Formats: sequence, C-alpha cells, structure tokens
Amino acid sequence: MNVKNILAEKIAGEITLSPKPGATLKKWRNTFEISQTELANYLKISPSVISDYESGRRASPGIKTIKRLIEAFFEIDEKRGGKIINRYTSMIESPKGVIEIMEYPYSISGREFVESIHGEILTCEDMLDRKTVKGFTLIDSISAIKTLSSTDYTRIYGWSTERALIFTGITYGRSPMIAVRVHPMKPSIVVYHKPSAVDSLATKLSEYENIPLIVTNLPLDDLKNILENLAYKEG
Amino acid sequence: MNVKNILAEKIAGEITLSPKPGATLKKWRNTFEISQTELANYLKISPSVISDYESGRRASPGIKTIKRLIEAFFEIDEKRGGKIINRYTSMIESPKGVIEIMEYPYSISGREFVESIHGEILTCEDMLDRKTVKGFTLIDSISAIKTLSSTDYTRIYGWSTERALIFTGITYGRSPMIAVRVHPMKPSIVVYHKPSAVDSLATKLSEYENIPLIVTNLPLDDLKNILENLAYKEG
DNA sequence: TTTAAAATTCGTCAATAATCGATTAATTAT
DNA sequence: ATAATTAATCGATTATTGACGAATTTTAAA
Repeated sequence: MNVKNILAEKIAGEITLSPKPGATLKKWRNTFEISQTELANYLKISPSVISDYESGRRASPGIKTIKRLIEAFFEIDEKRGGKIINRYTSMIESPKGVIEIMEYPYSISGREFVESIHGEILTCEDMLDRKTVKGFTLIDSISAIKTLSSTDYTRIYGWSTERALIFTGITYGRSPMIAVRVHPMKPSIVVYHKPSAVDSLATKLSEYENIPLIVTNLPLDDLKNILENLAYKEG
Repeated sequence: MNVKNILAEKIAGEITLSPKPGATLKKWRNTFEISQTELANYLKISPSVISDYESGRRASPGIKTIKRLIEAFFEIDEKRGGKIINRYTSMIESPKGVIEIMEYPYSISGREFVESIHGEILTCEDMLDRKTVKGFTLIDSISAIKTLSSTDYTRIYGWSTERALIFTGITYGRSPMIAVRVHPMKPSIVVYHKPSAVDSLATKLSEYENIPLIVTNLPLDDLKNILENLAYKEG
C-alpha cells in the first residue's frame, strides 16, 4: 500500500475542488511543517509567489503548479527523515493479503498489460484486445480467500473492477479462480504468479467468466516494479 | 459516507498528478459514459475544447477548469439517474457506527467550530483558541466503542486527527470519553450530541487529555447540515 | 522592547490557458 | 457501402497564470 501516493492524490484532489484552494494549500503546507520561504527556496522561486497562491491571488493555478508544490512537500519531508509521511503510514492499515494495490491514471489495453509482465496467455486470448486495465491488485493468495469474502470491495477492487488481479504464493492454481467465480465483481484479467501448476478447473472457470487467465514467472520484485511503473514510462 | 465527494476528489487528484492528465480525463469521461460532444454541450463550450484537453494540447489546465469538468460528470450522471455513482456507492462500505465523516478543505478554529454548532463548552475553554478543526466524524455511540478499537484508524480519523468527534445517541455521557481516553490518537474536540446527562468522569477525562468537551442540542439533521456546509459558506 | 525572519501586497511582463470555429479524420449505425 | 455522429487538428484572440522584485506588514525570538 503506497501511502505516499494516496496522500498526494488526496491533497491534490482536495486543493482542486476546494472553495478556497489557496487556503487548502496553506493547510497542507502547515501539516508538513514547511514555511513559505523554505518551500519557495526549495522550488527556486520567489517567496511572494507562494504567498500569492495561498492568498488566492491566482484563482485557478495550473495543475502542473499544484503537482510541483505537492511533490515538494513530500521531498522536503523526506529530506527531514519522513516524519509526516510516517505519521500517515502508521495510520493506514494495509488490507490483509493485499501486497500492493494501485490505480493507473489511464486505461491500458489488456494486450499491452500482459506483454509488459511477460505473461503466458492460457485462456480467452481473443478477449484481450477488448479488455482494458485501469489498475492492479497484487494478492497473497493464502489470505486472499478470506479477504475476497469481505463486503468492502474497495479493498480488492480499489476504484475500478477493470483491473488485473495478480495472485502470488500459489501452489495449486485453483482457489483464486474459484474465489473470483463466487465474487459478484469480475476483474478484467487474472494473473497467476509462478504457480506450481494450474488446475483445469481454473481454466474452465476463466473461460466461463470470459476472464483471460495469465501466468507470469517474473521474480516478484521485478513484477512489482513493472506493475508500478507501467503507466509512467516515456512515450 | 459521502461517496460522491470522495470519488470526485479521487478523480481530481488523479488528473492533477497524472503524467498524462488529458488521458486521465478521458478515462474518467468514458467511465461516466459521456461523449465529448455531450460534455461540451453541457458546459456550453465547443467540443473541440474537450478534445484539446484530452489530447494534452493544454499541458497545465487550471484547477477551476478541472473542477468544472468533474462537476459536469456527476451532474450529467445524476440527470441520467445516477447509474455510475450508484455503482461506486454500492462498492464502498460505510464503517459501522460512522454516520458521516468529512475533511474540511481548510483549518477551522475550535472557537468558530463550536459556535457554529451552538455548542455549550463544558471543559478546557481556554484550549479552544489553540485548537483547529480539519474535519469531523459523526458517530453513533452505541457502535462506536467497537469501531474505535479497530486498528484501521482512518475509519474514525480520516485524514486528520485534528478533528471534532461528535457522539450521538448518548444516554449517559461517559463511554465515548473513555473510548477516546484509551485510544492512541486524540481528536481536537469531543462533542456530545443531546446527551441525557454528562458523567463527571467524562469531564475529568477531557480535562486530563486537554480535549474540550462540548454539548450541542441541535436536531441531528440541522447539525449534519451545519457540519457539512461549514467550510462552504460565503466569506 | 528590539531585531530578525517570515509573510503579504501589488505593479509588471512574458508565456500559456480558455475558447472559438473551420476543416479534416475516425467511428458508429444503418 | 453510405450517412451520421463523434472526435481531432490547428490558427487565432483574449484573459489569466507564473514569476519577479520592491516595499510594507506581521510574527516570532532574543
């Protein structure tokens, strides 16, 4: 659970939608315990610019400016040991069994997604070009069944069901697909990470549900890295 | 739990921080199943404007523009019966016992907060001017004790501990303050909504914790209304 | 109380956003 | 295949942002 990104997004959204964006910016700068002067110096701009933003002189700052300011909050905090970020990290509970969850800022085609993780397509290959992926959830499958039965769907599906569910720690690849089958919501793609074997029931269920079943044997760290950076590469 | 506001904020934050803001805007417009033409007509602007934004011609749209676009998504969906919003509403579980939770876009002084809810100050009045309120959580106290023992603090404290916890459904005003006492996180202010009585232990605990204890007898609907709109009134 | 640091105000200017509308291209429906 | 609808491209104009810096005010520390 990448708390930093979630918090950054929360801040950005709150500023953008606020009736007083400048005051919201100031609130968060104070939350990070940064003075206007320090922020300005960090960004190599004049302190009066920060004051103008916070006072609302600029009614509609551009999103690039907002992004830069928020990134500076985090970078400055990190340079100081990350005290503020850690405060939030300790507040937010990682859902049990969910190793990582992330939304992609734009839709990625199923085909592109599977290629990026060097996935082997077991079923429903023709569906791939019709599927889009708006995020992923990396699940430790020992705990997954318990978590999937929860009624708080956002723990698994975040903000979109159009995602890839990636199950790792699989010995006999049947139970994840069964869990998906009984769940009311259906992902775009199911990925088994390094299964010892894939049960034929799993393939049948995926075909029944029209959910492509994919296998990848990348090392876990490599897989995480690719998943996290997929939407942020150049081009 | 106001899912609409949470989703709006999520969308705004994602667009603002995205490496391709235009593509993110397009993703969400498609999520709401709105064509560019319909969106443009709704906002009474030229369709080519929407296309220019989504293509990234405008690298850094102003936050007022982003806000307008997101508001239009929701309004158009609502005009169509709210199909998309309802999809999200049914996905997100309301924490048990939490009637309403909200972050304020900017800090509100303790004094101003208490005055707005016609609160009677029982303890720590001198602390009020030193306290700020960055949000509120309205709690049905029958369930609150169970919820407060959860390790997922964000269910009660959202994004800031600097908030007012408002307990309603109180008969004998002791258990909320005990729950706060044993909890590792402390709010700015504790409010009892229409208690039958306030136990002297509650007042003692509030003094010990330096948390102002407030009583309000506003009708619940009025109270909710004030709390929700406090940061959005003119001036 | 004084001093230093932090914050505010505001005139100014170059760059970019917000918007229009004409034209072209792509997609969808029949 | 054709027609209608939707989307994209791009030149042009006006309004606003992003930034500077000087002067003033406010706040915090000694």
